[in-house]
Amino acid sequence: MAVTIQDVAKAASVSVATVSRVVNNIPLVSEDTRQRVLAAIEDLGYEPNEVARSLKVRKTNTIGIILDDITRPQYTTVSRGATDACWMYGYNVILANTDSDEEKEESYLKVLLQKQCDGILVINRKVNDNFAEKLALSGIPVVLGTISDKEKKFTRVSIDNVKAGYDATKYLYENGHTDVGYIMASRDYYTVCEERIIGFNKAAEEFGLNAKEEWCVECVTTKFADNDAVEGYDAMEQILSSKQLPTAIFAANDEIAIGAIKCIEAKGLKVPADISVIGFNDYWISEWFKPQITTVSYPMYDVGAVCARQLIKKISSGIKELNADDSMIIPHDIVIRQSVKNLNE
Amino acid sequence: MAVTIQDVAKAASVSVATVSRVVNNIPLVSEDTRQRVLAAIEDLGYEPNEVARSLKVRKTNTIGIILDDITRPQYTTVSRGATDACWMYGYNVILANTDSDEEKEESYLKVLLQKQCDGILVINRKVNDNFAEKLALSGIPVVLGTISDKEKKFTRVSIDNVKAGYDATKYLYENGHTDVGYIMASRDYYTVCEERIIGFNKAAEEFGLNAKEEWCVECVTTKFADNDAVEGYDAMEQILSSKQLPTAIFAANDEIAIGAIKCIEAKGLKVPADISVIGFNDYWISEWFKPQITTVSYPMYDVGAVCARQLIKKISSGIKELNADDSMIIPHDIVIRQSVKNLNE
DNA sequence: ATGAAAGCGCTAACAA
DNA sequence: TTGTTAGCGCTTTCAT
Repeated sequence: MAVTIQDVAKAASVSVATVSRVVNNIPLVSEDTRQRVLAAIEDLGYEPNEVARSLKVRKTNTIGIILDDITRPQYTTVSRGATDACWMYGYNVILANTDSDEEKEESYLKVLLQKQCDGILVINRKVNDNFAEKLALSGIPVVLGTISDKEKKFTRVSIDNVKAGYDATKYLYENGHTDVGYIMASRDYYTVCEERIIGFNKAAEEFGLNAKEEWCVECVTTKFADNDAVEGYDAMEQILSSKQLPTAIFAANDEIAIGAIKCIEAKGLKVPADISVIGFNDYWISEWFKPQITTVSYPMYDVGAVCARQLIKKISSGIKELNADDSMIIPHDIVIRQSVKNLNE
Repeated sequence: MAVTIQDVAKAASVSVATVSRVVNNIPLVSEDTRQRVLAAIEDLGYEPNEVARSLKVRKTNTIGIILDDITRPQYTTVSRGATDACWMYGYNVILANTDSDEEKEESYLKVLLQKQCDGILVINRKVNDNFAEKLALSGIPVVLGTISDKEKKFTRVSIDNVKAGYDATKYLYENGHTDVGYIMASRDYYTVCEERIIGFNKAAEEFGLNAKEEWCVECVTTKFADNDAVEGYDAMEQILSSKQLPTAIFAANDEIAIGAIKCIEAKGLKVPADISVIGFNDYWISEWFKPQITTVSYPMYDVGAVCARQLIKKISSGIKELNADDSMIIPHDIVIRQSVKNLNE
């Protein structure tokens, strides 16, 4: 049987109220009794029961993180940033992997709510209308990390994916590429990819790029694939089957880029000599891959940390209403490596 | 204000006990009242408060996972397996990243205990004596995933790292390699690497391999490195500076292998033509890397799932004593790809 | 400065 | 079959 506040009170010959006061550092205790209580605590090895405390104060200091799959490098780093920030502020995190399965999303959310989480962080690839409504109805603070909701109901922390897609494409243009295409993940699962392609299209139009329809392909995402490399490979194969070939491809993430590069090389072509590829996310392997992959990077760890901070801010301020005003954009960057050839030289 | 069991009782004109009975599916309720209660629950949108329940029944259905860094591919997959299994059995998981920092380990453990976790899963690279003692003292079930404790106090779920190291080395030998070396991560951080090298040494002795001291290097692990590739690179550089060169290197994990291969190529040598490299873990990129990396694989997801299952079994059986009898060994495998040359052909 | 006591929302004897 | 009630371990008013 664990030792309780009662035991400590008895041992120190004080009331439980006093013990509670010293445990919670409430000043109105004489130095004398404080020491006695501290001694008793030390003595008995007392540790406060957080669930009793939570019940009483109606606060658990726990937040739920709902995400697709912690195994994906993008999410794993964001989660790490979020978790670290949470612990820093005295919050624990309960992790829920949903694999974008609507049923899981709902049931996990329900459990998180029953556990009286103080707030919820969603790092899914997508939040559909149904889930968005459930989230809104939950009555606790919610922030979205890396994803967007079309109605801008929620606080969101992310990079500017449209601009990032635009920047990547612009970089291709600046390097002399005008025949360009893209490979994106299935828009059913990745809202952000969709945004990146909006940026691509914007740049294509602005710079008068020739982005033939057959060079622009959307992957058929296998829901539970470990990574997108296979899909990138297949998509590239499709692109390479067109009569005329683009000089550069914008891959919506680095795994897709890796698959695409493999495919290009399998057909006896070279990257970047024959076809250039630009990736997205700056996954660590991109630096070690051959060729080293030029990509768009952004501080995922920071995105996670900022998410958590915004969520905790909401929790402590006691504001329950949904509000997207405190959304934040985290800056991104192009990291130039070897997979894009400069056609101007 | 959230709706409570009281509200439901009132709405259905029954006692809270009856509501509790229908919520918990306790049969002794007439179909009639059950329906009335169910209707009231539906009506008010009642969700049971798990923290009140936990306080009463002294069980939280929550387990804590203590691990170094969820960001590491090995751990991330193990965690995923563990988390999935937990949810399947109705348990939530609180995640604690420690970066092998002893202070964090202790304070996170304390918090997990205060939160009244029903059990603890440790997937650290190492558990030192001090932490092991704290764990043992916690009084709740503990299982270790992928790591070993020398005194075999804890239940452990893992592959047989010694045998795996032996098998990898034997594979090198079978392919005609007798001049071999290894690169291992710092033994200060990775207990498993140490075990793998024990296997290497065993094989080296058994097959009479020539494993020169200067070909066997232990990385100087930078505590918070994203990955071990840099260390693998540096270690290989050191090996390549020896007068005579080995024909094959056993890398203690795939990231190290990637770094080593990069280094070999940077010196103008080829893998596997000049030097063979065998990795460990079968990280997905190994299949996409050039050359594709021959490696030792094991089902990390399953290790995690089995960990969780063993832990939950302990929890439900109510056995608090430490006991390593239910430890489990998960089989491993050599996956043959292109980074090891067959010298016999 | 300290203590008594009510009560957070729930479960589980025990009674009826 | 249903209700009453005593806690689970803690915080927090309100007295003293």
